[in-house]
Amino acid sequence: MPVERVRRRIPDATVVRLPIYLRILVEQGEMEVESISSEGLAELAGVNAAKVRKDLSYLGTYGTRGVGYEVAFLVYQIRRELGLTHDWPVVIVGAGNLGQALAGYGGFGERGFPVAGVVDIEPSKVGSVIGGVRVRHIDDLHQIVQSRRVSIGVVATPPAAAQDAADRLVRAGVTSILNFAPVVLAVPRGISVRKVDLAVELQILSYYEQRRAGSALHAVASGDSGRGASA
Amino acid sequence: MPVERVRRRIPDATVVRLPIYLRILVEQGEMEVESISSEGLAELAGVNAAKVRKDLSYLGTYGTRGVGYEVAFLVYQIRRELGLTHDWPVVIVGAGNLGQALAGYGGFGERGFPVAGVVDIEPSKVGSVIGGVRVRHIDDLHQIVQSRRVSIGVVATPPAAAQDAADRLVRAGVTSILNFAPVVLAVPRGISVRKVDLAVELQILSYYEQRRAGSALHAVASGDSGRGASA
DNA sequence: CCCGCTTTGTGAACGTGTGCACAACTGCAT
DNA sequence: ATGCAGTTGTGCACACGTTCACAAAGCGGG
Repeated sequence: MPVERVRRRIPDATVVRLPIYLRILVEQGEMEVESISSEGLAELAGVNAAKVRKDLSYLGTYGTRGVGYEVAFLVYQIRRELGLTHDWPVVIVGAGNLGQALAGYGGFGERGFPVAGVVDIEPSKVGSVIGGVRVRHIDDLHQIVQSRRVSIGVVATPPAAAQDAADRLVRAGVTSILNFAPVVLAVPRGISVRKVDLAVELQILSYYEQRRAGSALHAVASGDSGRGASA
Repeated sequence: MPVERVRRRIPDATVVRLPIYLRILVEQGEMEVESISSEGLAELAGVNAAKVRKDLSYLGTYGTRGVGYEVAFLVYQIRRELGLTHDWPVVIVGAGNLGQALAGYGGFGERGFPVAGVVDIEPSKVGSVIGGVRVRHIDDLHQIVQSRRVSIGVVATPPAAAQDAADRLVRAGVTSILNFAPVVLAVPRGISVRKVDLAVELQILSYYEQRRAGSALHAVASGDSGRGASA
């Protein structure tokens, strides 16, 4: 889908891979690795070395021929490009199974997405504390979003409530939504939505699984955000 | 990535969309809708009508010109193609926050992926019951996989344990893995892996969010399995 | 200072996916 | 019967993404 450029445009496919390179580079940095080649990074990311080079070339020309890329510098550049130079607080709508797990999962905060709040429409859920955050009523959404300057919302409600949750998030001022409910959300123009549907992922696996039964073994099922690896 | 065909090959991009059409069609069926046009289905799925028609044409020529598609028949055909004519029991490795949420989330079983077992390496977690399933020790993995004929495994462990979990799943006989840990799994040829990385999804949103700050509003962030909608 | 080794950055070929536009076909009304 | 409105199925052109292959460039040794 078309995306307006600010300066130079980065292809969507590359944007999806940059966070993966970033995680690996951060890990390597923690292991005191100072420099890495496109081949080395490609190996760790499970992709082709040429792709790594082309992806990184969209950021600018930050490698050194004959040597490779300086890990710390590359981490900085990718962070910068992804807008990860500051934290992005998120608000979670829905304090059910998944909402609780997400709030309790420390990985978000560590990676720059602290949970600014968890809200639910059900009064009986309000007040309990999960992952160090007290669940508040959905009517407080606007206040949370405004006071904490939240621009990303997570929809973790049952399917029937998801569109309402999205509408409320948008009205509260959120401009990006990560949707875990198995429904296609309708949102105004200019609002970004990404969907993660667990059952869909399993169904995709089912397809290749079933196919395997009928024929020879084979590599598989890449796709997109779901990395398809088969080493 | 290349996928061997058994009969006629379905493009990867289409395989990713079929489960979405399927969910919508099932819903429509429950609402007593008997027939639907490519335009109607496209609207509900948030995609282009021509794409719907092309996608469905890979299944065979099941529409009726001037009328549309018979919902029940299409549901049957998509199920058939995706290998959803029978249940696919899954085993979850890791009974932490996420593993518990997944096991407790009814959506899996309903959609044909009953949880055959949850295992953890930590003895203290073994024995507790979540989502009606008792957590067992990871040493029982082989037995669970074999006795319940499980071919899909879910990795919901901390990153450091994920590769070991994957190795054990493969050794136990699983041939498809859904990986929630933020690491690239190395698996033998012939094993399908799909990855869902929550932090990566947020980082992708961050990119478009940041970009928005510098320029005009715009549509966004499709990508792949993550539906990008902006109505 | 030059030579050979290594690795980047990218032009170009190729493959996959998307969307338009329209012919082919269906069903209904007259 | 015939015509008309509706909708599918698909050829084609284009956009996007991937990979190869190689020139350009840095580095170290002698």
